Amino acid sequence: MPELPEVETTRRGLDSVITGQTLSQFVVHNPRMRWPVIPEMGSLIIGHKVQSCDRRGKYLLFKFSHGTQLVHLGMSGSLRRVNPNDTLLKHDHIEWWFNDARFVLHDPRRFGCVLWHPASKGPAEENHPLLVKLGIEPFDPEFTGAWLHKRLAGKKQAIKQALLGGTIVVGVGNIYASEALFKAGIRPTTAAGKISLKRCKSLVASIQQTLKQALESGGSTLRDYINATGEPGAYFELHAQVYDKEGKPCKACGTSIVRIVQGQRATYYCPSCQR
DNA sequence: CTTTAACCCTGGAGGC
DNA sequence: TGCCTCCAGGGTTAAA
Repeated sequence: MPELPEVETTRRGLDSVITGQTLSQFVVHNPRMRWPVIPEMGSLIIGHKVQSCDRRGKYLLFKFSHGTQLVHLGMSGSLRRVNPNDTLLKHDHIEWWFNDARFVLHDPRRFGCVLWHPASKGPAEENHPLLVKLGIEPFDPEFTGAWLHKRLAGKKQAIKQALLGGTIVVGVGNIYASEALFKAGIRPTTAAGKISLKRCKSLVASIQQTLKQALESGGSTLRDYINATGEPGAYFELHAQVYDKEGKPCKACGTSIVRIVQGQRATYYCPSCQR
């Protein structure tokens, strides 16, 4: 999947095309996602106008006057624009049709989801169970070193896992967690609560820089990502300093990059630069 | 409360 | 060629 830059790139592509447009068709080829796509999803939204395409964490939010459609791309999902007469590929599960635009959700592993949150239950961001526990947005002005330092106080969990958890800050996925910690010179195994205010400031800056850089290059791509206009994104791999670089020399000091496993996920770091 | 581990699913890569 | 194991960008859920 898509980490946050890919999701945001997708959101922008969609927002520019479908905001203000009325959905004409909604086709489900395979409802079996992380949670089943409800059979009445189409009748709920066909004929309704998209008011905006927003994002909360890695959830895309298609807002209608009477509710919000939540879309998550999981680990292998992409949402791309195709031509009306294009043939679908294997794993193209869901289609959104507008006047002159057609979008397809492609997700081989089906860890993604498409859910409905009625407006009667209040704003999805505040009231949907999957969104309420999410941490701060990484570009929220309130996300500062001091804020992070306070939130990490007393935590014994490794900083890498705290970042990945999504309840402190959202949008830092497995690749960017390793990259941001390298940039900040912090060892991924460090207990979160033991990181000084000064280093928290550095870490916030590193997270924002890492995400911004990826966003500017159109979202990173490893295997499955295609952005909303159908253009493949630039390869973040080319810019990665440590991710997937086990045994390769650190670009800063030449020491071999190390791979460890934390919470069943791979972490990469430079044992010399990150302490 | 915090933290860990299992699990959802397909497919690609590499060993034999 | 096949079969087997491991690995993958996420995140929810149950259990410790």
